[in-house]
This record gives sequence, structure tokens and C-alpha cells, in this order.
Amino acid sequence: MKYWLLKSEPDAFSYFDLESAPQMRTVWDGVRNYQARNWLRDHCDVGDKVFFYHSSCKTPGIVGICRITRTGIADPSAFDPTSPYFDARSNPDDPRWITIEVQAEQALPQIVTLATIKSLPELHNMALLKQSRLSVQPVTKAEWQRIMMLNNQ
DNA sequence: GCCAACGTTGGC
DNA sequence: GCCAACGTTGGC
Repeated sequence: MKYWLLKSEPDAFSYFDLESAPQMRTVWDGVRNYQARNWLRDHCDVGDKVFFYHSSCKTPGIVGICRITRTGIADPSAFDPTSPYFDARSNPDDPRWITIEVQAEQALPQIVTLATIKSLPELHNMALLKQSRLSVQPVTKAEWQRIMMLNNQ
């Protein structure tokens, strides 16, 4: 099993929106960055764990945990001319944007803020801190466990 | 293939 | 609202 971090702007779609969705699931649509797409398409597996990260908000940080429930989904928003994520270059016969479905598992008792993550030396190598603007990124097992420890104190 | 221009992300 | 980081586009 692998670990991931997905960013979302809570004003657009928050962890709590996901908890309110049917079956607490959603197709993670709208990713239009090739590096992020490659993680989704080539490396995400059903059963992998996901940190749900709130970005571009008052207190950026990890707010909940999800599980991947489906993979290899052609992003439907790419084919929808009314969607802001519409991409005329994505052909349904050879979809350009492949994504996953996630299911909410648990809201963290307390948010693990970006400030907290930055303050912990064990987390200094997280992709979150190393690479800006990457909305889908791997998390190591050690990083995952360190962050989970923060909610077990 | 290079690179300037431009657009987006996302913290502050 | 500002701006650094950085991905994409398109002329050459």
C-alpha cells in the first residue's frame, strides 16, 4: 500500500464536502498537470491511503484521510464543454487525463497545518515543501506515520 | 530546440 | 493583493 497527498481548495471542494457526497466518494477531476496526472495514472492503486490537504485558504493543512476506491478513470470533465476543465485535445478514444476515485475515511481530530509540517525536521523532505504547485504527490510511509502521530497524543 | 511571454498555483 | 515558482505555449 502506498500513500498520497491530494490538494484541494476548500472553497471549491473541501474534505467535508467529500464526507457529504454519496458514499463519501468522488472522482478526482480537474487535474491538468502532467506530473500530477502521471502519479494518478501510473502509480495510484486501489486501497492506497490519501491525505486530503486544504490549500489556498486561511489555514492550509491536512484535514482528513481518504482511501482510493477506483483507478484508471478517464476524467469526465475533460469531455464536458461546459466544464472549466474541458480539454478539446482529450479524445474519448485516447483520454489525456486519467484520474482516480477517493472515499473519505476519517477527519483528523485536529488539522495538521502547513506550519506544523514545516516545523518538524522529519518532514522537511516532503514533496509538499520541496515542490510547489504539485497537487498530487507521494507521501512516504515514515512521513505518513509521523503526521498520524500528531493526532495520537 | 531555445526561450520569452504568459498563465496558474498557492503561501503569505 | 502580492509575488515566487514553475508549467505551457508558440515564434523563430
